[in-house]
Amino acid sequence: MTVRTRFAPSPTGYLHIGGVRTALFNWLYARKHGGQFILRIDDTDQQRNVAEALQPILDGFRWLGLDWDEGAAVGGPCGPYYQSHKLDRYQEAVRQLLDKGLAYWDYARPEETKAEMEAAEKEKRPKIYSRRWMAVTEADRKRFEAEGRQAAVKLKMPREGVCRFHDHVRGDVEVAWAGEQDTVIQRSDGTVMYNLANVVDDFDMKITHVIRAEEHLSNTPRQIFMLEGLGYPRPEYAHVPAVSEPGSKNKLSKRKIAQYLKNPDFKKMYDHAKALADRVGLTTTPDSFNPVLIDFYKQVGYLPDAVMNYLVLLGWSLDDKTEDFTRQQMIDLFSLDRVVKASASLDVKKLFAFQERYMQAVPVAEKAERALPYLVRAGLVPDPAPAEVRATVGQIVEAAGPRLKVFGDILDYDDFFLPDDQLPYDEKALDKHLRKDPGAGWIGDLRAIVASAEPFDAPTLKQRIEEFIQARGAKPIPVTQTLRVAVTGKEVGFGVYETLAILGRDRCLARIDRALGLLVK
RNA sequence: GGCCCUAUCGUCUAGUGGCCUAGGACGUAGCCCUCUCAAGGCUAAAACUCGGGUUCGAAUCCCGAUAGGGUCACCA
Repeated sequence: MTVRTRFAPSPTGYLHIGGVRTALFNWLYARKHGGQFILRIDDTDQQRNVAEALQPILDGFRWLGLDWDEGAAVGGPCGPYYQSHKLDRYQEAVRQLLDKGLAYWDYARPEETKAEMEAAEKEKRPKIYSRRWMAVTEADRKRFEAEGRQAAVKLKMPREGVCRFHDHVRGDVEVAWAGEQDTVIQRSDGTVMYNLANVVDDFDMKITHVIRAEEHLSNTPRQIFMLEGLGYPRPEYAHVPAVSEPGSKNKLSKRKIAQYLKNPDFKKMYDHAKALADRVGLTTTPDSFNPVLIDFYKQVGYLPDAVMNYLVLLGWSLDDKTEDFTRQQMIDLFSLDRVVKASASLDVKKLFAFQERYMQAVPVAEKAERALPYLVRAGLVPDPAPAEVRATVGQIVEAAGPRLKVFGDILDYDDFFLPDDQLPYDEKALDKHLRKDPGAGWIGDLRAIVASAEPFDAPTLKQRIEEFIQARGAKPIPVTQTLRVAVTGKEVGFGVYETLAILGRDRCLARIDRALGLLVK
């Protein structure tokens, strides 16, 4: 039997990182077993524009490289893959359940149901519906309807016995049927609810392994009740732990971003990203720019492989030391029985550590290519970037080395693309390194070295300036810092000799002269 | 509140009765390297929720407590 797994997002306009983790497990399991991964759209309750709200989700999946064999945008033999297109099919299933006496028409008014549940809560009883407005006969239906009531269809859950099922993560699970609520499966307007649609779809799409978040564990008995009533085979289940918020075990939520930002590590990572986003003109509302959403990492310039590698370890491990996995290794080594049972908190610092490591392995040319769009969007380089600009970007990327942690970090080196007469200078740095000695006394000679070094490359500059340092009996740091501030306006950056070389002699001299001009306030 | 689930360093985790003086990773601290900033190297601090059992022996098995989480919608 071919393994078939699925992920069923509802088109909300964003892709939650916890959802991605669950999707990843499904994808890995399908790929490992040579099966199919299906992307189905749970839009039973959607009034919004599905196509529009779906786009970011599909884009996210494509960016991550989680390809799907059937489903949204690609179709397949078990469609439709949109729940909103299957109402007739679902209603037929509801009818079957009704015919078999496994479901019933219920005429309770919402406020009546609510009152019962509140009473149960108060008396510390299980919240089980009394079936007081259940229509048993056709006469009951007429009577209730004469009262102006509307009917929903509810499941007639067993009131005794236990439901048993095996779960690949939890082991054998047992729950008493008596504790299961008579869930609504069809609303009074005729549309159906998630639980019913889910069961029907999993059957129609021949899903063999239902791998989903732990929060669905409690849905499982009623789904089993339905699928058995409908005569469907039971899929295998694996309920994976939820991804929880930083520093707690609460479910991760994009709405709680303000709270997460109180965590210093989280805030630091966010602020770094936000600064980049602002430079390239991205909107940074919590709905669009949020570390809980996968798009955030895409926008800032993370590597999908790094994100995937971090995510696969959120609730799964291979052994006591292996942490780095290529896609293929993940596929080969993943197994459900090594999924952890406890929920795992999102740790953006660790995610960032994976990003750093993966980034270091990216060849310079590729880094430059992928960093370039950030410069374009920031308006620092023209759109089809000329060859010499691309070459400069390559040199910067090379010189920056491990300092470039996400592609957006290229903006840290924006000063290379600024006209020399617009370069901002850090006043404090000017005070410290150029307005007073020893820097003030050196800069003239340093300028002369820059003017005369031949060839004008990093090794030559290094040699000449080291000679200068030696001749003066100076410490290297103040000298290089003086030079650095004079040509970049800042105290930090990558190697000063590389900086000079990339800038070229003319620009270096122009900048030094401009700095000298700024010394007199 | 009912039902269900979970419980090892701050965080992600290894651990399935003796290999545990509890291992790895991120983070943190210190040192080294170094033209600043990074990166890199080395070192360190850091955990079995508690209480009872079972056993020669328990992080590992059992019971209880505690804590946290999920769920109980005409949401998905």
